[in-house]
Amino acid sequence: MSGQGILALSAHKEDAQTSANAIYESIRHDILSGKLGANARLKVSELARIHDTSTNPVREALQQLRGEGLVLFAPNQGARVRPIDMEFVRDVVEVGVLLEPYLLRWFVETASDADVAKLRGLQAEMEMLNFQDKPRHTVLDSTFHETMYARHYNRVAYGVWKQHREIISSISTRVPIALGRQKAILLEHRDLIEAISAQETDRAVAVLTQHIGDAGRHLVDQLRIEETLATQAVKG
Amino acid sequence: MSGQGILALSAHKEDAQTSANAIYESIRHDILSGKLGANARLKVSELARIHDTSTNPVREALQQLRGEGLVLFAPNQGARVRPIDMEFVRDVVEVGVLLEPYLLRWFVETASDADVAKLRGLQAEMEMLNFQDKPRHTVLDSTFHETMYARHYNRVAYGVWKQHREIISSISTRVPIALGRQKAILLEHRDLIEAISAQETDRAVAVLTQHIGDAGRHLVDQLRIEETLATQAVKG
DNA sequence: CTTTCATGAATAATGTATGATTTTGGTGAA
DNA sequence: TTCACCAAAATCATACATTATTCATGAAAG
Repeated sequence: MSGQGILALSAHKEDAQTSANAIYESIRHDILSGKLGANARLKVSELARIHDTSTNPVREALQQLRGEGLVLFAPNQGARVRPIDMEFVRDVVEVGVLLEPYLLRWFVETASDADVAKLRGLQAEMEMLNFQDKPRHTVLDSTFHETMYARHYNRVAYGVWKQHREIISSISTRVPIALGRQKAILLEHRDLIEAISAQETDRAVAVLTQHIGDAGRHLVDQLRIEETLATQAVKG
Repeated sequence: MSGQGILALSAHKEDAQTSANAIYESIRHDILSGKLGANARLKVSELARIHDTSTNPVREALQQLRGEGLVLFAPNQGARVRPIDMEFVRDVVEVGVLLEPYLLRWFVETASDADVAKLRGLQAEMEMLNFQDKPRHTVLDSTFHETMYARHYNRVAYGVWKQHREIISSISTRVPIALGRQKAILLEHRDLIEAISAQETDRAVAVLTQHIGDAGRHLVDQLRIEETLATQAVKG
């Protein structure tokens, strides 16, 4: 899936066809996975060497990422990885709190049995895993939400959400989930499925709002802890 | 101000410094102003000739616009202008309905006398103009909203709104405003300023929600009329 | 002695120019 | 209509010029 910025999400046929696209995907992955840390400098010549291409496709890939907001440019200084810090995550989460209930309403009113069954399946696997495999859990969790939103008529809203979700996911996989939160996640998902299944839109929205709000706050808290530890490590 | 996609809005020091940036601004403007119509093909060599540069900066500008979602790429077919049609505007408007109340709340709670005075000034000029100068009105209207949101702590939300607003503005300047809507706009703005001034957050939010919902629907209706006329012109 | 500051070479960004390769899209013949 | 062919254009590689930044070095100041 090639992210295309908030407005796009249309042309699906251009995945890694071109060299620039492959580089784009690669750099994007490295940023989201944390391999390229905050403010890491993205030297064109170096990236070209790594990907065994000329500098041209690299520069284009970086410009695309710039349009997407994942890298920042300073004149004559080239590109750097946009720092994904606490404030940033908080902001993304708060936008999600606005978007997801909106996206969910459409789903509740248009969901098929198969859709609900799919949610139950994902939920079952999450319960099975019980957070033993965090990356897998994160994928399942994202798929859970994606299942609900992917067919929404508002492609712009879906695009914004999707782009944000990929950032959130990338962070989720590398921070721990508190025990209390683990129980809550499974509970909230169960409630959500029930509400959807019963076609109780308002209740579903209420549950979801609670769910993503809590999840977001938990994520920010974990980042705060991470940051505190890092600061202490420097001082100590 | 150089738009940077949803997540950006950070580095402000890079306006048209580089050649690629100037081209980016230029193409972006031509798309938003309608000079480059829906699906218009963006040939690299042609754009390079027009801007009197090599093809390299052009390609980079296009990639940036791609990341922003304003142009679409098909492999080996180059770039085209993303069509800004009725559905798209509807989607953007609906996201605005979610974001603006959120952004407004912060403003109401942090606005200074100077802020309110500025709003009154903009409103006064709009009343004076009385829609005689549409481009000017659109600028004032955008500035009105921008004044309320620009300092919001959530840069992501502000960035999304801002990017969307530029699209909405570009369309607003070229469609007529119905007489009834003209009266309503001024009235709603007055109500909004009053509510803000009185620190009545919920009322302000209610007025704003009504305002942008109506404005959005009006815009979509105008586009529908435009489209209908275009279809009839073809048939007739 | 440490910090600050100037300096110049190495590094890198940006842009130009050109050509190779491949794909696309149209044109005319079978 | 189908298919071979060709011009146009996209994509990429390569090489190079220019400009700006970075960074290590060393001098000067505190």
